[in-house]
Amino acid sequence: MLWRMARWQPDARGRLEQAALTLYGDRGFDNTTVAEIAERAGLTKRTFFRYFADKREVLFWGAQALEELFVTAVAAAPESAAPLDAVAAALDAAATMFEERREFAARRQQIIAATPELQERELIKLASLAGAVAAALRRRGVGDPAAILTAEAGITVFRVAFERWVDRANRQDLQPLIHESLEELRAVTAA
Amino acid sequence: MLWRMARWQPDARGRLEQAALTLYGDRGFDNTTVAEIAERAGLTKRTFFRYFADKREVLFWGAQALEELFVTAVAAAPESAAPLDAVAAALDAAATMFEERREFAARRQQIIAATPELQERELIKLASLAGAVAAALRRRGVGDPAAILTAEAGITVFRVAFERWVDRANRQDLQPLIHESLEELRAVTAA
DNA sequence: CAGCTTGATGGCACTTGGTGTCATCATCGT
DNA sequence: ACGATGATGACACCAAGTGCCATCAAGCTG
Repeated sequence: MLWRMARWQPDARGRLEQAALTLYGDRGFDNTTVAEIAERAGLTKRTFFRYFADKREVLFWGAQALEELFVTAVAAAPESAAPLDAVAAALDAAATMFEERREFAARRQQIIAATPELQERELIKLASLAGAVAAALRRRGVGDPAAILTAEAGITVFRVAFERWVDRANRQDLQPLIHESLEELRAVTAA
Repeated sequence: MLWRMARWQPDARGRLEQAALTLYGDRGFDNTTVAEIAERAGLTKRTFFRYFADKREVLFWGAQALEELFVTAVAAAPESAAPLDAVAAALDAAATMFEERREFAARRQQIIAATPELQERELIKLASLAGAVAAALRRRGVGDPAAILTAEAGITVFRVAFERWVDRANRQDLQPLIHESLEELRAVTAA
């Protein structure tokens, strides 16, 4: 029941995430131990590893939601849309989502940028995302390797735009950056 | 002197690499300890870590040579060549290099494909490669983000072709696969 | 030749990430 | 009232990776 004192503080996962974000940001990923994160969250190391597969995953467990967002958007694109346009629609959807979380996204990205280990994890999440998008394209009747190439190109466009969005002094919106990046890609690959 | 008994067996690095490749292949990356690799090479764990930064790096220390190959080829492309064509020339050079090491490349790739940890390392090496290619393009006067997008697209084309080359029952040459993949990308991004 | 320096290696202790296993104990359903 | 459930703690343990010093043959120097 809600009115009753819970045996444990609620939202252990969220507390661990917050603690990790703070400590990684303040003292760096390498100079933070899992035991410290857990202690700050009022829990133990063992419990940390029940919520997150490893020390890095605490920054990436939201990736699955992003994947679903992409896949849904690709599937929802009008049947007449070309593969790359379906992906572009997904990028727009993601842009909206990130605009709402700019502060968090920037903090997180700064931590990742400072740590090769975290970059590795980021890259494999992006690869997984590209794979999911490619699968969504195949469900639209796109063949291989077009599906893979389109998905990869789309993710690259997103990554390039995202980087500029995060570490840009002049606050520019993500969506126009994505469109710019996409047009650049089209220009570059024009035979 | 060459005729004199060396104090230590020569080519410690090569022995470690061989031992690692065998053990990773036979029992899997996760079921192999660094101590076992070192023992098989007639060395100790401590020495392994003097040659390789970590347990994964033993499979990737050749990446720097590949990077140099790419950069050299991009720089050597005729001045008149479009950015994507300069990258395509580099892909051809790499194709030749891999054709000569098909056996090794396939073995190595199979190990990587079986282990997420190794895939992460592979991805960051490819990202580094893309970064180096982008820098080489900038030296040719290509601006950003065109340089980045072209480089990333080129690496993606290579990756797609490479995957097909490795796990393909019918032995197909790498170079034509790359050309196919490149044309697919062009088709997909055609506005 | 004697002694000094160099460089690859071994040995060892130590920290930390990550896991297996069992104990604890409030809550919930029967 | 009682047993099942589920989140957590406690503890031992393994393996990755590092810092530090010891060793000892090869080569250099006087």
